[in-house]
Amino acid sequence: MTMSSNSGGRRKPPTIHDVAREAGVSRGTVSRVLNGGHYVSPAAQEAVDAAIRRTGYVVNRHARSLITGRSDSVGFLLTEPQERFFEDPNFNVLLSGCTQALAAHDIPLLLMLAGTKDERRRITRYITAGHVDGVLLVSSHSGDPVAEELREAGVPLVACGKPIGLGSKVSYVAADDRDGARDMVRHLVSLGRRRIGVVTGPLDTPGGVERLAGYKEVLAEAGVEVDERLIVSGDYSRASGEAGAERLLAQAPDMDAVFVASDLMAQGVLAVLQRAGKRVPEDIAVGGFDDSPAATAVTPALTTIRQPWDRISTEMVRVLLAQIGGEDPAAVILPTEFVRREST
Amino acid sequence: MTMSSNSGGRRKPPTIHDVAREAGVSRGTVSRVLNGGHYVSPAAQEAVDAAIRRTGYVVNRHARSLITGRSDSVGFLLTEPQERFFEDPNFNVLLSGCTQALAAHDIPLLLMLAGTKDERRRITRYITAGHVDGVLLVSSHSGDPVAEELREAGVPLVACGKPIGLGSKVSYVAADDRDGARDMVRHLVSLGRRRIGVVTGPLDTPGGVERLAGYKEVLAEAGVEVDERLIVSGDYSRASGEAGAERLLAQAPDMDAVFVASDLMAQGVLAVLQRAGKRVPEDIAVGGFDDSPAATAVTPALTTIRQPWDRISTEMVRVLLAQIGGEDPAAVILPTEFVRREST
DNA sequence: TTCTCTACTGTGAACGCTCACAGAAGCATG
DNA sequence: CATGCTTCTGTGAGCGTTCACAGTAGAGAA
Repeated sequence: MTMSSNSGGRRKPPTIHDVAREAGVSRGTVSRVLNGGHYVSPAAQEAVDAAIRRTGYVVNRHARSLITGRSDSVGFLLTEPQERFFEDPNFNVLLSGCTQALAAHDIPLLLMLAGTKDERRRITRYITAGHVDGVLLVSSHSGDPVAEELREAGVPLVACGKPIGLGSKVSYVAADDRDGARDMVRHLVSLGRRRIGVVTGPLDTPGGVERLAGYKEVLAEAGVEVDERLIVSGDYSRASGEAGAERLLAQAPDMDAVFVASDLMAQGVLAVLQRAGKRVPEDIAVGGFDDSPAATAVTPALTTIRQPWDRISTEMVRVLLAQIGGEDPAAVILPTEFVRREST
Repeated sequence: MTMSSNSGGRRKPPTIHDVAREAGVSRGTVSRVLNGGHYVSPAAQEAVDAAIRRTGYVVNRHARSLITGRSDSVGFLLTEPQERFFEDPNFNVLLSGCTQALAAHDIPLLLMLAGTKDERRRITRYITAGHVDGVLLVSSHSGDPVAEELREAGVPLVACGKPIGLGSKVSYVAADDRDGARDMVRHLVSLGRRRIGVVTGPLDTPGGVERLAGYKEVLAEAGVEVDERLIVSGDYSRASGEAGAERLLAQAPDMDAVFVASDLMAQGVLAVLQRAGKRVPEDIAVGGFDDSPAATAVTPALTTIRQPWDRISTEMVRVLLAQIGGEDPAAVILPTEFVRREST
């Protein structure tokens, strides 16, 4: 009479009705068991549990979502070509941090890639159709139309890093880039260095802008003149670090320290300096940023600024869930940490 | 009277009803417009289009899915720690290939990570609850419980690479690893090499097993004795390639060629050989596998076996969609391509 | 004219679930 | 014994959509 688990076959899955009949209770009671079990007698609870096990029932989330208006899942949206992120160690930490933080609430995370314009359209539609309750946005560059669109559609949204183009109406969580940069440059100054170069990040990203700002602020405080020949830009890649270092050596041969806005770029910088016969840190002190695995993989190990990626991810999730719960957008800025190693 | 696009606010989104009223037609007509526009008069079509634009309507996919039983999205499931994949260039090709192939059908792809046991439970529940129509599974290792679970639940499933543990009831798309390995080893033999070493992949993966099998087959054909000292295993990582090469050099100093089951490992092998003062290819010819970016990034450029990742992804999508459409599971094996470069 | 066919439109009835409400049962209190 | 309170249970309505079906109008054929 009872049918065994419908292995293989493609028959209709059991509904809450089937479970109710099997357990000898009503739909309502089954639903209550499913949603926390309040106001359910022990006997009913047990009968329902057994019936669920016997029928192999799983709730149909479409039906549930239709009425609750919730999907109980959140999206992790990348609006740039994936490779950029996948090769970034910080990204992996961020992603697994978010996954874990959400896991505590039993919420699955869906990674959505929207590298092309076409993809963005499709994904935006998917999101606004209510398939996720909120979005964790990782898109470093400014002028991202997706963020604006989602915000307009009223989708709860938390960005990683301050979105440049948007107003203050969108939540974000960011490390205190400027303060981190200040710590590093202040450290270099305290070592007696005065011809301090900088390889910035892309200047259309908040990180790029802020870290450069911190650099300039400290020089101003210290009464050191800002020399444009000591400032070059990169794109956070190792290769751009090499290019930047070569440019700096050519433009300012008397450079005695360099602040590099990412460890990956610093890796490239170190390679070029060593090739050029410069001793690190004796001739040129090198400061990185991120405290990524690259920082310790390299010789000499990098003095760097640790970004609190673990806290960033948990904060992003916290703010997003709060916003889904109806709270207003919020900005969270987290402190960075100075890590002294051998390169300075 | 008409309300402007509800920017910012959190009010109820418009339903198909609102659109129908706005356009002066019935729900049915709006629905027909939404689903291809057959049996709709030009006048109605236009009125509905206008109404949709005016109200900013987007279909509620939960409601649609509830009745159609479809979610019009597919999942891309990783059942292993993410890092393994993210740092693998093949993986990126595969992922974007699938995304593109699905885009042609206007189907969004959801990347789901299930590295931990807990995650796996959550994701399995999510999938079986009908949130995706099918799953593209990437899990190289055998004995993956998720695949079995999904298959039992009747979820359309296509694996990348032959799943070892499972029966023939699950679809998969794979490159012809054995044949590719045969091509490479035959090439080495044709160069006159007889002491041919091999660094295999993990032997609990189909790739690891098959490539080793191809190696042994060719040696048997060529009448060359299989020497266990010439066989070591790696895990596809660069580091394991280095370790493997060191072991081989120690165990079989007379080795005159080595077939390495991945380009990344081959990179490590090359480094060790050069450090040991061996000339490649003069002293030792090196053959890789994958034709990944690493193959050309290295000196000398690697002779290798190209895996047809672009075709693999399109085939995976094709098979999955067919299966969602009701067809039976299928296995697809794609030919590899021999690429001659400077390392042999 | 009358009939058939095609192109189009509107209307219930689902889909599987949750929610609000009404009611029953048990128990203590007045 | 009625009253109120708490705990538990069942029922109907409805979420927003598609689908099947019935129906209308107009064109062409008999």
